Amino acid sequence: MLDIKLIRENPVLVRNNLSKRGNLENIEMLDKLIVLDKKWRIDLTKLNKLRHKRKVATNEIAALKKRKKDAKSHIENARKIDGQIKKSEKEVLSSKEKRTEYLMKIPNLLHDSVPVGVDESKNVQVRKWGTIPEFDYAIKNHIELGTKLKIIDIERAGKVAGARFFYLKGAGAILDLALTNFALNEIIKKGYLPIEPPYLMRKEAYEGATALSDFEDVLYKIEQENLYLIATSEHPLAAMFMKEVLREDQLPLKFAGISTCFRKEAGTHGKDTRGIFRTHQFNKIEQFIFCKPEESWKLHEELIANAETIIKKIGMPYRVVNVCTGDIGTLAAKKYDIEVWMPAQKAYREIVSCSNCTDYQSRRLDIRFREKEGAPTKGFVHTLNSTAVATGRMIVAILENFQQDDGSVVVPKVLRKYMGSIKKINL
RNA sequence: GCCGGGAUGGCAGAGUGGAUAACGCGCAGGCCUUGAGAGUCUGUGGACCUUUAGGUCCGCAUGGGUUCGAAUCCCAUUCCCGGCGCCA
Repeated sequence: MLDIKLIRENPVLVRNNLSKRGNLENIEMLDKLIVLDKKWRIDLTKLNKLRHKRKVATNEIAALKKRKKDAKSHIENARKIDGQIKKSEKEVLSSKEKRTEYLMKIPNLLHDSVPVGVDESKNVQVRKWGTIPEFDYAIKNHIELGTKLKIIDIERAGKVAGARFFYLKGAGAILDLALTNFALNEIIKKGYLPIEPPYLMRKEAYEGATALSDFEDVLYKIEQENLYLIATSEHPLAAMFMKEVLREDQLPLKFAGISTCFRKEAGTHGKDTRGIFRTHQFNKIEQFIFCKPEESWKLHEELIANAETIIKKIGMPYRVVNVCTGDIGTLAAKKYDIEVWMPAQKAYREIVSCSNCTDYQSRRLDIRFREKEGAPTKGFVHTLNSTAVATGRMIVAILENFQQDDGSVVVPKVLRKYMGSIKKINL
Protein backbone atom coordinates (compact mmCIF):
# COMPACT_ATOMS: atom_id res chain seq x y z
CA MET A 1 0.00 0.00 0.00
CA LEU A 2 1.11 3.54 -0.71
CA ASP A 3 1.76 6.17 1.93
CA ILE A 4 -1.44 8.17 2.36
CA LYS A 5 0.66 11.19 3.29
CA LEU A 6 2.43 11.05 -0.06
CA ILE A 7 -0.95 10.90 -1.80
CA ARG A 8 -2.18 13.93 0.16
CA GLU A 9 0.93 15.99 -0.32
CA ASN A 10 1.83 15.02 -3.86
CA PRO A 11 -1.22 13.64 -5.69
CA VAL A 12 0.13 14.72 -9.07
CA LEU A 13 3.25 12.62 -8.71
CA VAL A 14 1.20 9.58 -7.71
CA ARG A 15 -1.30 10.13 -10.52
CA ASN A 16 1.40 10.44 -13.18
CA ASN A 17 3.10 7.29 -11.97
CA LEU A 18 -0.15 5.30 -11.84
CA SER A 19 -1.14 6.43 -15.31
CA LYS A 20 1.95 4.70 -16.73
CA ARG A 21 0.24 1.40 -15.97
CA GLY A 22 -2.36 2.25 -18.59
CA ASN A 23 -5.27 1.16 -16.41
CA LEU A 24 -7.88 3.89 -15.95
CA GLU A 25 -9.33 2.14 -12.91
CA ASN A 26 -6.26 3.07 -10.89
CA ILE A 27 -6.77 6.78 -11.55
CA GLU A 28 -10.46 6.50 -10.70
CA MET A 29 -9.59 4.77 -7.43
CA LEU A 30 -7.04 7.45 -6.63
CA ASP A 31 -9.60 10.22 -7.17
CA LYS A 32 -12.18 8.45 -5.03
CA LEU A 33 -9.58 7.81 -2.34
CA ILE A 34 -8.64 11.48 -2.13
CA VAL A 35 -12.30 12.48 -1.70
CA LEU A 36 -12.94 9.75 0.86
CA ASP A 37 -9.84 10.64 2.81
CA LYS A 38 -10.97 14.24 3.10
CA LYS A 39 -14.44 13.18 4.19
CA TRP A 40 -13.02 10.78 6.72
CA ARG A 41 -10.87 13.48 8.29
CA ILE A 42 -13.78 15.90 8.58
CA ASP A 43 -16.01 13.19 10.10
CA LEU A 44 -13.28 12.15 12.49
CA THR A 45 -12.79 15.68 13.76
CA LYS A 46 -16.56 15.91 14.36
CA LEU A 47 -16.53 12.62 16.24
CA ASN A 48 -13.59 13.68 18.38
CA LYS A 49 -15.45 16.84 19.39
CA LEU A 50 -18.51 14.80 20.40
CA ARG A 51 -16.38 12.39 22.41
CA HIS A 52 -14.80 15.33 24.18
CA LYS A 53 -18.25 16.64 25.07
CA ARG A 54 -19.12 13.28 26.58
CA LYS A 55 -15.91 13.14 28.55
CA VAL A 56 -16.67 16.50 30.13
CA ALA A 57 -20.22 15.37 30.92
CA THR A 58 -19.23 12.06 32.52
CA ASN A 59 -16.59 13.77 34.61
CA GLU A 60 -19.27 16.06 35.95
CA ILE A 61 -21.42 13.06 36.82
CA ALA A 62 -18.55 11.46 38.66
CA ALA A 63 -17.93 14.65 40.63
CA LEU A 64 -21.60 14.97 41.56
CA LYS A 65 -21.79 11.35 42.69
CA LYS A 66 -18.74 11.80 44.85
CA ARG A 67 -20.51 14.62 46.68
CA LYS A 68 -23.61 12.43 46.83
CA LYS A 69 -25.65 14.84 44.77
CA ASP A 70 -28.36 14.07 42.24
CA ALA A 71 -27.00 13.57 38.70
CA LYS A 72 -30.16 12.50 36.92
CA SER A 73 -30.41 15.42 34.47
CA HIS A 74 -26.72 15.14 33.70
CA ILE A 75 -27.04 11.45 32.95
CA GLU A 76 -29.96 12.19 30.65
CA ASN A 77 -27.82 14.71 28.78
CA ALA A 78 -24.89 12.28 28.49
CA ARG A 79 -27.23 9.69 27.05
CA LYS A 80 -28.19 12.11 24.31
CA ILE A 81 -24.55 12.72 23.39
CA ASP A 82 -24.06 8.96 23.29
CA GLY A 83 -26.70 8.69 20.58
CA GLN A 84 -24.94 11.28 18.45
CA ILE A 85 -21.62 9.52 18.96
CA LYS A 86 -23.01 6.18 17.81
CA LYS A 87 -24.26 7.76 14.60
CA SER A 88 -21.02 9.60 13.97
CA GLU A 89 -18.97 6.49 14.68
CA LYS A 90 -20.82 4.61 11.96
CA GLU A 91 -20.02 7.30 9.41
CA VAL A 92 -16.37 7.43 10.35
CA LEU A 93 -16.04 3.66 10.24
CA SER A 94 -17.69 3.39 6.87
CA SER A 95 -15.54 6.05 5.19
CA LYS A 96 -12.46 4.61 6.81
CA GLU A 97 -13.20 1.12 5.55
CA LYS A 98 -13.78 2.36 2.01
CA ARG A 99 -10.62 4.43 2.24
CA THR A 100 -8.58 1.41 3.29
CA GLU A 101 -10.13 -0.67 0.53
CA TYR A 102 -8.98 1.75 -2.17
CA LEU A 103 -5.62 2.21 -0.52
CA MET A 104 -5.07 -1.57 -0.58
CA LYS A 105 -6.09 -1.83 -4.23
CA ILE A 106 -3.97 0.98 -5.65
CA PRO A 107 -0.72 -0.56 -6.93
CA ASN A 108 2.87 0.35 -6.12
CA LEU A 109 4.72 3.27 -7.70
CA LEU A 110 6.91 2.17 -10.59
CA HIS A 111 10.63 2.69 -10.92
CA ASP A 112 11.69 5.03 -13.74
CA SER A 113 13.51 2.22 -15.56
CA VAL A 114 10.32 0.19 -16.07
CA PRO A 115 9.39 0.24 -19.78
CA VAL A 116 5.94 1.57 -20.59
CA GLY A 117 3.64 -0.84 -22.43
CA VAL A 118 0.25 -2.53 -22.29
CA ASP A 119 1.24 -6.21 -22.24
CA GLU A 120 4.16 -8.63 -22.24
CA SER A 121 4.97 -7.90 -25.87
CA LYS A 122 6.44 -4.61 -24.62
CA ASN A 123 8.79 -6.24 -22.13
CA VAL A 124 12.36 -5.25 -22.86
CA GLN A 125 15.17 -7.79 -23.19
CA VAL A 126 18.05 -6.88 -20.88
CA ARG A 127 20.48 -9.65 -21.80
CA LYS A 128 20.69 -13.10 -23.30
CA TRP A 129 22.83 -16.14 -22.47
CA GLY A 130 23.57 -19.52 -24.04
CA THR A 131 22.94 -20.99 -27.44
CA ILE A 132 19.62 -22.28 -28.64
CA PRO A 133 20.12 -26.01 -29.34
CA GLU A 134 19.67 -27.29 -32.86
CA PHE A 135 18.31 -30.75 -33.53
CA ASP A 136 18.74 -32.75 -36.73
CA TYR A 137 15.78 -34.99 -35.92
CA ALA A 138 12.12 -34.49 -35.03
CA ILE A 139 12.12 -33.36 -31.42
CA LYS A 140 9.59 -34.39 -28.82
CA ASN A 141 7.88 -32.15 -26.29
CA HIS A 142 8.23 -32.75 -22.56
CA ILE A 143 4.94 -34.66 -22.36
CA GLU A 144 6.00 -37.25 -24.94
CA LEU A 145 9.45 -37.50 -23.39
CA GLY A 146 8.21 -37.73 -19.82
CA THR A 147 5.52 -40.27 -20.66
CA LYS A 148 7.82 -42.51 -22.72
CA LEU A 149 10.52 -42.38 -20.06
CA LYS A 150 7.85 -43.23 -17.47
CA ILE A 151 8.82 -40.31 -15.27
CA ILE A 152 5.66 -38.19 -15.69
CA ASP A 153 2.08 -39.48 -15.52
CA ILE A 154 -0.49 -36.85 -16.34
CA GLU A 155 -3.41 -39.10 -17.28
CA ARG A 156 -3.65 -40.86 -13.96
CA ALA A 157 -3.26 -37.54 -12.12
CA GLY A 158 -6.28 -36.36 -14.11
CA LYS A 159 -8.26 -39.30 -12.84
CA VAL A 160 -7.23 -38.66 -9.25
CA ALA A 161 -7.01 -34.87 -8.94
CA GLY A 162 -8.15 -33.39 -12.27
CA ALA A 163 -6.52 -31.29 -14.93
CA ARG A 164 -3.21 -29.51 -14.26
CA PHE A 165 -1.91 -32.14 -11.85
CA PHE A 166 0.80 -34.74 -12.41
CA TYR A 167 2.68 -37.64 -10.91
CA LEU A 168 6.47 -37.54 -11.01
CA LYS A 169 7.94 -41.04 -10.91
CA GLY A 170 11.37 -42.59 -10.59
CA ALA A 171 14.05 -40.38 -12.12
CA GLY A 172 11.42 -37.63 -12.49
CA ALA A 173 10.81 -37.48 -8.77
CA ILE A 174 14.54 -37.63 -8.11
CA LEU A 175 15.19 -34.88 -10.67
CA ASP A 176 12.70 -32.64 -8.86
CA LEU A 177 14.51 -33.18 -5.57
CA ALA A 178 17.89 -32.71 -7.25
CA LEU A 179 16.84 -29.31 -8.60
CA THR A 180 15.60 -28.33 -5.17
CA ASN A 181 18.80 -29.38 -3.45
CA PHE A 182 21.07 -27.85 -6.07
CA ALA A 183 19.34 -24.45 -6.07
CA LEU A 184 19.10 -24.42 -2.30
CA ASN A 185 22.81 -25.14 -1.90
CA GLU A 186 23.70 -22.45 -4.42
CA ILE A 187 21.94 -19.72 -2.44
CA ILE A 188 22.86 -21.07 0.99
CA LYS A 189 26.47 -20.57 -0.18
CA LYS A 190 25.58 -16.92 -0.71
CA GLY A 191 24.35 -16.49 2.85
CA TYR A 192 20.63 -17.15 2.51
CA LEU A 193 18.97 -18.92 5.44
CA PRO A 194 16.86 -21.89 4.37
CA ILE A 195 13.30 -21.82 5.72
CA GLU A 196 10.40 -24.22 5.43
CA PRO A 197 7.37 -22.04 6.08
CA PRO A 198 3.76 -22.95 6.87
CA TYR A 199 1.91 -23.98 3.71
CA LEU A 200 -1.33 -22.46 4.97
CA MET A 201 -1.89 -18.86 5.94
CA ARG A 202 -4.61 -16.85 7.57
CA LYS A 203 -6.52 -14.22 5.69
CA GLU A 204 -5.15 -11.32 7.77
CA ALA A 205 -1.55 -12.27 6.99
CA TYR A 206 -2.32 -13.02 3.36
CA GLU A 207 -3.92 -9.65 2.74
CA GLY A 208 -0.64 -8.04 3.65
CA ALA A 209 1.52 -10.37 1.61
CA THR A 210 -0.27 -10.23 -1.73
CA ALA A 211 -2.69 -8.32 -3.96
CA LEU A 212 -6.36 -8.68 -3.05
CA SER A 213 -7.21 -9.74 -6.60
CA ASP A 214 -5.22 -12.94 -6.05
CA PHE A 215 -7.74 -14.22 -3.55
CA GLU A 216 -10.21 -15.09 -6.29
CA ASP A 217 -7.99 -16.19 -9.14
CA VAL A 218 -4.96 -17.69 -7.45
CA LEU A 219 -5.55 -18.86 -3.89
CA TYR A 220 -7.18 -22.04 -2.70
CA LYS A 221 -9.22 -21.52 0.46
CA ILE A 222 -9.69 -24.26 3.01
CA GLU A 223 -13.39 -24.72 3.63
CA GLN A 224 -14.69 -23.90 7.09
CA GLU A 225 -11.32 -22.47 8.05
CA ASN A 226 -9.81 -19.01 7.82
CA LEU A 227 -6.88 -20.50 5.90
CA TYR A 228 -5.45 -20.32 2.39
CA LEU A 229 -2.92 -22.61 0.71
CA ILE A 230 0.19 -20.62 -0.15
CA ALA A 231 0.77 -19.73 -3.80
CA THR A 232 4.50 -19.29 -3.13
CA SER A 233 6.75 -19.32 -0.07
CA GLU A 234 7.23 -15.59 -0.71
CA HIS A 235 3.97 -15.05 1.14
CA PRO A 236 4.68 -16.75 4.47
CA LEU A 237 8.23 -15.37 4.35
CA ALA A 238 6.97 -11.82 3.83
CA ALA A 239 4.39 -12.20 6.61
CA MET A 240 6.86 -13.75 9.03
CA PHE A 241 7.75 -10.39 10.59
CA MET A 242 4.37 -8.69 10.27
CA LYS A 243 3.76 -6.06 12.95
CA GLU A 244 7.38 -6.23 14.02
CA VAL A 245 10.19 -3.71 14.19
CA LEU A 246 13.49 -5.14 12.93
CA ARG A 247 16.94 -4.07 14.06
CA GLU A 248 18.87 -2.11 11.47
CA ASP A 249 22.17 -3.91 12.06
CA GLN A 250 20.51 -7.27 11.27
CA LEU A 251 19.49 -6.11 7.80
CA PRO A 252 19.52 -7.28 5.14
CA LEU A 253 17.80 -10.53 6.12
CA LYS A 254 18.17 -13.07 3.32
CA PHE A 255 16.02 -16.19 3.19
CA ALA A 256 15.64 -19.24 1.00
CA GLY A 257 12.04 -20.43 1.10
CA ILE A 258 11.37 -24.11 0.44
CA SER A 259 7.82 -25.04 -0.39
CA THR A 260 5.23 -26.55 -2.61
CA CYS A 261 3.06 -23.88 -4.27
CA PHE A 262 -0.65 -24.12 -4.93
CA ARG A 263 -2.44 -22.04 -7.56
CA LYS A 264 -5.98 -22.09 -8.85
CA GLU A 265 -4.98 -20.73 -12.27
CA ALA A 266 -8.51 -19.42 -12.69
CA GLY A 267 -8.78 -17.38 -15.87
CA THR A 268 -5.97 -19.25 -17.60
CA HIS A 269 -8.23 -21.75 -19.36
CA GLY A 270 -6.79 -22.61 -22.71
CA LYS A 271 -3.32 -21.38 -21.74
CA ASP A 272 -0.58 -24.00 -21.51
CA THR A 273 -3.20 -26.67 -20.91
CA ARG A 274 -1.00 -29.63 -21.71
CA GLY A 275 1.86 -30.99 -19.68
CA ILE A 276 3.40 -29.74 -16.49
CA PHE A 277 4.31 -26.19 -17.55
CA ARG A 278 1.34 -24.59 -15.79
CA THR A 279 -0.06 -26.67 -12.92
CA HIS A 280 -2.03 -26.31 -9.72
CA GLN A 281 0.85 -27.61 -7.64
CA PHE A 282 4.60 -27.30 -8.00
CA ASN A 283 7.75 -27.02 -5.93
CA LYS A 284 9.85 -23.90 -5.69
CA ILE A 285 12.89 -22.49 -3.95
CA GLU A 286 12.37 -18.78 -3.41
CA GLN A 287 14.79 -16.01 -2.46
CA PHE A 288 13.41 -13.36 -0.14
CA ILE A 289 15.05 -10.24 1.33
CA PHE A 290 14.13 -7.67 3.97
CA CYS A 291 16.45 -4.65 3.73
CA LYS A 292 17.01 -0.94 4.31
CA PRO A 293 15.41 1.27 1.65
CA GLU A 294 18.71 2.54 0.31
CA GLU A 295 20.05 -0.94 -0.50
CA SER A 296 17.05 -2.51 -2.22
CA TRP A 297 18.02 -1.66 -5.81
CA LYS A 298 21.47 -3.15 -5.38
CA LEU A 299 19.94 -6.29 -3.85
CA HIS A 300 17.43 -6.57 -6.67
CA GLU A 301 20.38 -7.02 -9.00
CA GLU A 302 21.90 -9.56 -6.61
CA LEU A 303 18.71 -11.66 -6.69
CA ILE A 304 18.52 -11.76 -10.47
CA ALA A 305 22.24 -12.58 -10.64
CA ASN A 306 21.75 -15.50 -8.23
CA ALA A 307 18.89 -16.87 -10.32
CA GLU A 308 20.93 -16.50 -13.49
CA THR A 309 23.89 -18.34 -11.97
CA ILE A 310 21.68 -21.33 -11.21
CA ILE A 311 20.32 -21.45 -14.76
CA LYS A 312 23.77 -20.98 -16.28
CA LYS A 313 25.17 -23.86 -14.23
CA ILE A 314 22.34 -26.09 -15.40
CA GLY A 315 23.26 -24.94 -18.88
CA MET A 316 19.94 -23.61 -20.08
CA PRO A 317 19.74 -20.84 -22.72
CA TYR A 318 17.81 -17.90 -21.33
CA ARG A 319 17.13 -14.21 -21.53
CA VAL A 320 16.35 -11.62 -18.89
CA VAL A 321 13.52 -9.16 -19.55
CA ASN A 322 12.54 -5.95 -17.81
CA VAL A 323 8.80 -6.42 -17.34
CA CYS A 324 6.76 -3.50 -18.65
CA THR A 325 4.19 -1.36 -16.84
CA GLY A 326 1.20 -3.29 -18.16
CA ASP A 327 2.51 -6.70 -17.11
CA ILE A 328 4.22 -6.00 -13.81
CA GLY A 329 1.58 -6.69 -11.16
CA THR A 330 0.38 -4.79 -8.13
CA LEU A 331 3.21 -5.03 -5.60
CA ALA A 332 6.38 -4.61 -7.61
CA ALA A 333 8.11 -1.33 -8.37
CA LYS A 334 10.28 -3.21 -10.87
CA LYS A 335 10.35 -6.80 -12.04
CA TYR A 336 12.76 -8.91 -14.04
CA ASP A 337 11.66 -12.18 -15.55
CA ILE A 338 14.02 -14.87 -16.72
CA GLU A 339 12.72 -16.79 -19.69
CA VAL A 340 14.34 -20.04 -20.76
CA TRP A 341 14.27 -21.52 -24.22
CA MET A 342 11.60 -24.18 -24.70
CA PRO A 343 12.43 -26.06 -27.93
CA ALA A 344 9.01 -27.64 -28.47
CA GLN A 345 7.27 -24.26 -28.16
CA LYS A 346 10.13 -22.55 -30.02
CA ALA A 347 9.89 -19.72 -27.52
CA TYR A 348 11.44 -18.23 -24.41
CA ARG A 349 9.09 -18.86 -21.49
CA GLU A 350 9.03 -17.45 -17.98
CA ILE A 351 10.80 -19.49 -15.33
CA VAL A 352 11.93 -16.85 -12.83
CA SER A 353 10.25 -13.72 -11.55
CA CYS A 354 12.32 -11.24 -9.55
CA SER A 355 10.66 -8.21 -7.92
CA ASN A 356 11.55 -5.25 -5.77
CA CYS A 357 8.39 -4.39 -3.83
CA THR A 358 10.05 -1.40 -2.11
CA ASP A 359 7.99 -0.43 0.96
CA TYR A 360 4.63 -1.42 -0.56
CA GLN A 361 4.42 -4.92 0.94
CA SER A 362 6.04 -3.95 4.24
CA ARG A 363 3.59 -1.09 4.77
CA ARG A 364 0.70 -3.51 4.30
CA LEU A 365 2.31 -5.94 6.74
CA ASP A 366 3.59 -3.20 9.07
CA ILE A 367 7.25 -4.24 9.10
CA ARG A 368 9.52 -1.39 10.21
CA PHE A 369 13.12 -1.04 11.36
CA ARG A 370 15.11 1.00 13.86
CA GLU A 371 18.70 1.50 14.90
CA LYS A 372 18.42 -0.37 18.22
CA GLU A 373 16.00 -1.43 20.93
CA GLY A 374 14.12 1.52 22.33
CA ALA A 375 15.15 3.87 19.53
CA PRO A 376 12.46 5.44 17.35
CA THR A 377 11.60 3.62 14.14
CA LYS A 378 13.18 4.78 10.90
CA GLY A 379 10.39 3.67 8.59
CA PHE A 380 9.36 0.62 6.62
CA VAL A 381 11.84 -1.96 5.33
CA HIS A 382 11.98 -2.85 1.65
CA THR A 383 11.09 -6.38 0.55
CA LEU A 384 12.31 -8.27 -2.51
CA ASN A 385 11.59 -11.70 -3.86
CA SER A 386 12.85 -13.89 -6.64
CA THR A 387 12.51 -17.44 -7.79
CA ALA A 388 15.68 -19.50 -7.34
CA VAL A 389 14.18 -22.47 -9.12
CA ALA A 390 10.65 -23.58 -9.97
CA THR A 391 11.21 -27.28 -10.42
CA GLY A 392 8.23 -28.11 -12.64
CA ARG A 393 9.11 -25.63 -15.35
CA MET A 394 12.78 -26.44 -15.08
CA ILE A 395 12.00 -30.13 -15.65
CA VAL A 396 10.12 -29.16 -18.82
CA ALA A 397 13.15 -27.16 -19.97
CA ILE A 398 15.63 -29.92 -19.12
CA LEU A 399 13.66 -32.65 -20.89
CA GLU A 400 13.22 -30.61 -24.05
CA ASN A 401 16.66 -29.00 -24.26
CA PHE A 402 18.71 -32.04 -23.31
CA GLN A 403 16.76 -34.72 -25.21
CA GLN A 404 18.59 -37.15 -27.49
CA ASP A 405 17.43 -38.71 -30.72
CA ASP A 406 16.74 -42.03 -28.95
CA GLY A 407 14.29 -40.35 -26.55
CA SER A 408 16.68 -40.32 -23.60
CA VAL A 409 17.59 -37.15 -21.72
CA VAL A 410 21.05 -36.10 -20.57
CA VAL A 411 21.16 -35.04 -16.92
CA PRO A 412 22.86 -31.63 -16.45
CA LYS A 413 26.30 -32.13 -14.89
CA VAL A 414 25.61 -30.07 -11.76
CA LEU A 415 22.59 -32.23 -10.89
CA ARG A 416 24.28 -35.61 -11.22
CA LYS A 417 25.70 -35.72 -7.72
CA TYR A 418 22.13 -35.35 -6.42
CA MET A 419 20.93 -38.22 -8.62
CA GLY A 420 23.21 -41.09 -7.81
CA SER A 421 25.68 -39.94 -10.51
CA ILE A 422 23.47 -40.99 -13.42
CA LYS A 423 24.34 -39.22 -16.66
CA LYS A 424 21.20 -39.94 -18.59
CA ILE A 425 17.56 -40.75 -18.06
CA ASN A 426 16.97 -43.77 -20.27
CA LEU A 427 14.02 -45.90 -21.15
C1' G B 1 -10.99 -32.03 21.78
C1' C B 2 -11.62 -30.93 27.31
C1' C B 3 -10.21 -28.14 31.96
C1' G B 4 -7.46 -24.11 34.11
C1' G B 5 -4.23 -19.58 33.79
C1' G B 6 -2.86 -15.53 30.76
C1' A B 7 -2.31 -11.37 26.68
C1' U B 8 -1.18 -3.80 29.11
C1' G B 9 3.96 1.12 25.47
C1' G B 10 10.64 -0.87 22.36
C1' C B 11 11.17 -4.33 27.03
C1' A B 12 9.72 -5.57 32.08
C1' G B 13 5.45 -4.71 35.01
C1' A B 14 1.37 -2.13 38.46
C1' G B 15 -3.44 -0.85 37.95
C1' U B 16 -10.50 -5.03 39.53
C1' G B 17 -16.18 0.76 37.07
C1' G B 18 -15.11 7.47 37.66
C1' A B 19 -9.24 12.86 35.56
C1' U B 20 -3.58 12.19 33.91
C1' A B 21 -1.76 4.17 31.91
C1' A B 22 2.43 3.98 38.34
C1' C B 23 7.58 2.72 39.17
C1' G B 24 11.59 0.75 36.41
C1' C B 25 14.81 -0.55 32.08
C1' G B 26 15.97 0.96 27.27
C1' C B 27 16.17 5.20 23.92
C1' A B 28 16.69 10.78 22.75
C1' G B 29 18.05 15.57 24.41
C1' G B 30 19.83 19.21 28.33
C1' C B 31 22.95 20.06 32.71
C1' C B 32 27.51 18.34 35.04
C1' U B 33 32.56 16.41 33.27
C1' U B 34 38.95 17.46 29.66
C1' G B 35 36.27 12.96 27.66
C1' A B 36 33.59 8.65 28.94
C1' G B 37 30.87 6.90 32.96
C1' A B 38 28.10 7.99 37.21
C1' G B 39 24.64 11.60 38.76
C1' U B 40 20.60 14.80 37.52
C1' C B 41 16.45 17.11 34.75
C1' U B 42 13.13 16.76 30.54
C1' G B 43 11.08 13.97 26.77
C1' U B 44 9.91 9.15 24.79
C1' G B 45 2.57 5.05 20.91
C1' G B 46 -0.90 6.41 16.82
C1' A B 47 -4.51 9.54 14.31
C1' C B 48 -6.93 14.13 13.47
C1' C B 49 -7.40 19.66 13.88
C1' U B 50 -4.62 24.05 14.03
C1' U B 51 0.14 25.12 13.53
C1' U B 52 6.26 29.89 16.39
C1' A B 53 2.98 27.15 20.34
C1' G B 54 -0.83 24.21 21.10
C1' G B 55 -5.67 21.42 21.11
C1' U B 56 -8.70 16.95 20.72
C1' C B 57 -9.48 11.87 20.27
C1' C B 58 -7.95 6.92 20.11
C1' G B 59 -4.64 3.14 22.14
C1' C B 60 -4.52 -2.13 27.74
C1' A B 61 -4.71 -9.25 22.00
C1' U B 62 -9.15 -8.74 18.23
C1' G B 63 -14.49 -7.96 17.55
C1' G B 64 -19.14 -7.14 19.91
C1' G B 65 -22.17 -6.03 24.44
C1' U B 66 -23.64 -3.77 29.38
C1' U B 67 -23.14 1.48 31.49
C1' C B 68 -23.87 8.48 31.82
C1' G B 69 -18.74 6.35 32.09
C1' A B 70 -14.82 0.05 30.80
C1' A B 71 -7.73 -1.81 30.89
C1' U B 72 -11.33 -3.13 34.86
C1' C B 73 -17.94 -6.48 34.10
C1' C B 74 -20.29 -9.96 30.12
C1' C B 75 -20.03 -12.76 25.24
C1' A B 76 -17.33 -14.51 20.92
C1' U B 77 -12.67 -15.18 18.38
C1' U B 78 -7.19 -15.57 18.03
C1' C B 79 -2.63 -16.58 20.18
C1' C B 80 0.62 -18.10 24.48
C1' C B 81 1.50 -21.22 29.12
C1' G B 82 0.11 -25.58 32.25
C1' G B 83 -2.75 -30.27 32.88
C1' C B 84 -5.76 -34.32 30.60
C1' G B 85 -7.06 -36.88 26.03
C1' C B 86 -5.80 -38.19 20.92
C1' C B 87 -1.76 -38.72 17.60
C1' A B 88 2.91 -39.08 12.78
